[in-house]
Amino acid sequence: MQSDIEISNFLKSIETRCIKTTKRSFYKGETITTYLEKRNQLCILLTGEADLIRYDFNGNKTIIGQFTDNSIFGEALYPANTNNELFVLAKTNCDVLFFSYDNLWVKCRQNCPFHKDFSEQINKLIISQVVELNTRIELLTKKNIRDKLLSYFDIISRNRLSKKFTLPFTLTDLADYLSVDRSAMMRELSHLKEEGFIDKKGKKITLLYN
Amino acid sequence: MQSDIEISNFLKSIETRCIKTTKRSFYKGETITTYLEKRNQLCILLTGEADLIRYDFNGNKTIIGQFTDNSIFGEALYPANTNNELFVLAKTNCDVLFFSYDNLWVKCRQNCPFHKDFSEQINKLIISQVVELNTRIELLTKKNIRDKLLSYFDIISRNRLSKKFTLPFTLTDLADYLSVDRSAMMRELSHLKEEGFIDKKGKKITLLYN
DNA sequence: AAAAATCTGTTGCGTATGCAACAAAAATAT
DNA sequence: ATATTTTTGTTGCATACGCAACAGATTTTT
Repeated sequence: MQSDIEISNFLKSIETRCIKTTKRSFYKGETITTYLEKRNQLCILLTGEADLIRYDFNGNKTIIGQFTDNSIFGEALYPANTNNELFVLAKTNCDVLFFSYDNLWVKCRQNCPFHKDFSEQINKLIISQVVELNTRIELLTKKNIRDKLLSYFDIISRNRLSKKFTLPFTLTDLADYLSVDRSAMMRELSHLKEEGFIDKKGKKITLLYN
Repeated sequence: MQSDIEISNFLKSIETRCIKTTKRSFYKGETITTYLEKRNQLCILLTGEADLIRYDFNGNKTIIGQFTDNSIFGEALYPANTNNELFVLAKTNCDVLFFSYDNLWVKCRQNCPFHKDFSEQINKLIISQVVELNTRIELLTKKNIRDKLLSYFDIISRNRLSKKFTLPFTLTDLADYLSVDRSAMMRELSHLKEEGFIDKKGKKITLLYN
């Protein structure tokens, strides 16, 4: 958190020096990348929002990841050999930085400080991605929708230092993030409201317990 | 995969040079670490198996992570501010390497090559951890037990290059890994067998479809 | 070799949740 | 300003799944 701005500025200032990177802009709805035989590709979302979509063997569509500013993604961070189709879809207009995983380890000619900084910043990004993934796993391992919601609200509430907050994405997206049926989630939200645990107006939530 | 042995050898050869690390052995059943105000701690499991356990506010116990050789874990990779108690429990006798997150970024006196190697190896470990977490999220986001099982079997089968394999851990642990009720999972396994999708004798599974 | 602990396999029960479908509200595009 | 798309909110239905409980097999400890 403390270094978010630092990283953000660094990434935006990247020019192609010893490290070969590509910047590209995408319009809403475009496919940013597919996870298919680009085993070394890493991508950083500089601006915008994007979803990692899975179509499984039955043809079911699921959002398995949601990316925003400074999210790092790419096939290099995914298991090889799945029989799912995975691709990243721009949910809004996006700027994306592409580069190869190998850049992180290759030693450039004179051990230039830029290269070193680059690796360091990317590694910090990867670590914050690990934290993000662990957060989600914590939620996904809860056995019922109520616990998933309450745990999620707890996290938001602690981040914002307030019992009152607005959800950072739509309820539809929240259902995907928690991997539950949207209507079932809405029902559970109603119950939580009825039982006096929360107050809710659209995406504005207030926690009413201790 | 290709560098597993390389990393393993490197880790085992670590002595305290410019980087302050601690090695410690634990007996089965001992607590390796708690996730509580050790925000900079990173741990690597050199040998053995360990579980990351959560006791939530209701007192429910859940295994939210399972670690084996070369797994990296520690509070530094977890969100701060959860109201859960988290700790890592040795499931067998374990050897663990402890060090501080800061070591990865601090530049040592003369940019010694060892320090550089160390950071590089740890970063590779972290990336393989990301792959591992993404794998699990893929499974956890499946909507029903059947799909979770089939996807999991698919992964194992592809890794082993065979339709016939033995599960790498107990069925009890598998249920935890997939975050489903064990008896419900057993029931689903029976159905898969009845319906001719799989053959199963204890932990030996054979996939019977294409 | 005996005792203790853990794991496997099965079943009955109740309910939480996925699914389908629809109308109203809100947001976005034209 | 109007049309179109997306999101929100609700409901009925069927069933998949969590939970509890237990016996037998297997593994680990002593």
